[in-house]
Amino acid sequence: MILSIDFNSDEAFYIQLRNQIIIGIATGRIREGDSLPSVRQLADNISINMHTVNKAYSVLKQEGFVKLDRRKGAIISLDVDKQRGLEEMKEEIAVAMAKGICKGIRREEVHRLVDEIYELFANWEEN
Amino acid sequence: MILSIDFNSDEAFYIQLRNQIIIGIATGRIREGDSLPSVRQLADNISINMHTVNKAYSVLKQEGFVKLDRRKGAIISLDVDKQRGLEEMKEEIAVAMAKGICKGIRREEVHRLVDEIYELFANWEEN
Amino acid sequence: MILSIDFNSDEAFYIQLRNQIIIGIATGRIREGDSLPSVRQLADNISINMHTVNKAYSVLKQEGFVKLDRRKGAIISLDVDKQRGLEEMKEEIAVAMAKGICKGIRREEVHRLVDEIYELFANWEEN
Amino acid sequence: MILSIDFNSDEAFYIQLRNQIIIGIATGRIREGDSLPSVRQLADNISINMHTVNKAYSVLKQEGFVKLDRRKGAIISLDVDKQRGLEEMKEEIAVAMAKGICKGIRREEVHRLVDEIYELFANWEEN
DNA sequence: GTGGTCTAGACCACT
DNA sequence: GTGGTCTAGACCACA
Repeated sequence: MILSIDFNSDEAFYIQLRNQIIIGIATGRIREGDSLPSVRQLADNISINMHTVNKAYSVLKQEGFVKLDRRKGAIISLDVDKQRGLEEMKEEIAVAMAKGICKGIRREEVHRLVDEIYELFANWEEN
Repeated sequence: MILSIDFNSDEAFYIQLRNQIIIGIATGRIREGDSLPSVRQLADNISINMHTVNKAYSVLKQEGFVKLDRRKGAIISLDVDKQRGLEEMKEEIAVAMAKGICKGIRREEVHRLVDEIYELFANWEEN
Repeated sequence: MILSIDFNSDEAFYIQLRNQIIIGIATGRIREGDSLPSVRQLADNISINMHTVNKAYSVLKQEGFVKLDRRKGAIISLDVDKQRGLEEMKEEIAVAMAKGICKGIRREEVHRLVDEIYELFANWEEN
Repeated sequence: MILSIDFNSDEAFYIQLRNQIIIGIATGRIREGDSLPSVRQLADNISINMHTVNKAYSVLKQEGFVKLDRRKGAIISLDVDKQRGLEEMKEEIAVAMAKGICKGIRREEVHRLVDEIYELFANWEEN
């Protein structure tokens, strides 16, 4: 799986990494037990600072997606707390939906969008 | 409608304002043509700096939610570009959904959540 | 000829008025010797402040488009200084053209645009 | 390339900067991928406030001329939307042309002026 | 009284 | 060291 940085994005590099890894897990390209590249290796690969990669991994640990191991590096390990997940998701999509409502997007269209994203993740091809 | 700042949140003040106003529009508490308080007035009310309110208004203008009127301050005026709205929404909820999938949240649960938020907005009571 | 204000525009009201009157002259809807509405009348018509109309007229006088007469109000009277006109125009369109060049617009396209605007002015229909 | 402020001009400092940078791009003195000085550095150089430079850069970003890069500051990156560029240019030069018509400037003279500006940009020498 | 612009100085997150 | 955010206080153009 390819991780890469958009240096022009407004999003912090460590957030970009975090997001890509989460999407990698959601699309099945990375699985429980898989290990992420070492901090140093990944940093070199994508030409960013070691500390930035480190921060991305720390956030992923904090959010319950990986476990950090001194010898084996970062290992995907999902800490599933569905209830908390639902609450977080609610907060995260509420503003986006409010924006959508203002723009005239209707409920069915949001449902369609959700399905669309699900399909996208299910049939992910490296793009 | 009450606008307020959570001084402990890690979200920027101007983003908090922006979000509240967007939700205000989505829930029908603010309507097309209504005017927002003047930057100075609102700043005084919620005890933040004028320029911060100004930034919130500028962002809302930029995103097509208000127009700035020389006489009456900021006026709600929706620039509806549904197609663009859908694209933005897709980006904004994709990561949240990926997170959810990792946490074992299933498609129907997301749909349920969407409905829940819709109901929340539709039957909003000042809370 | 209809003068009107876009209250949402970023452009100052008096500039909007000035522009409309200049275009009115360029399109032949207002002619040398015609008189503009009285400050008070126009202000009432379009619901803006008298002082704002006054400012528009002053600018037009300053730029050599009207003469102000205490009894007859503002009379179109062109003070033609072609050389100065060319210099001003050069300054005014230089930045716009630089912008265009950055956006990949080519010389012939600018010429075409100039012709297009000329035709527009020549065959103006109240729109 | 030299950026400088005319402290006597009635144009806002940030607009002056914006214009100079756009002309810099149009004349080829700044190229895609080049980076602009950091906001602090430029502000010091030309003795204006950091925030004013920042505003200039934000406007340039908004208008699709630069991207802001966390590591290298502002990078020239042209977001070419020719159609939109043409529309904007039309608006921007229409009033200037109307003024010219009132002053007796004829179509061929405008064309000549356009060519003149093109030559000026093409053979730009620091002046 | 309104927003627009500019200055000054501060803290923080990210790199 | 970089931009992002916030505060504070000032002047001006516009309405």
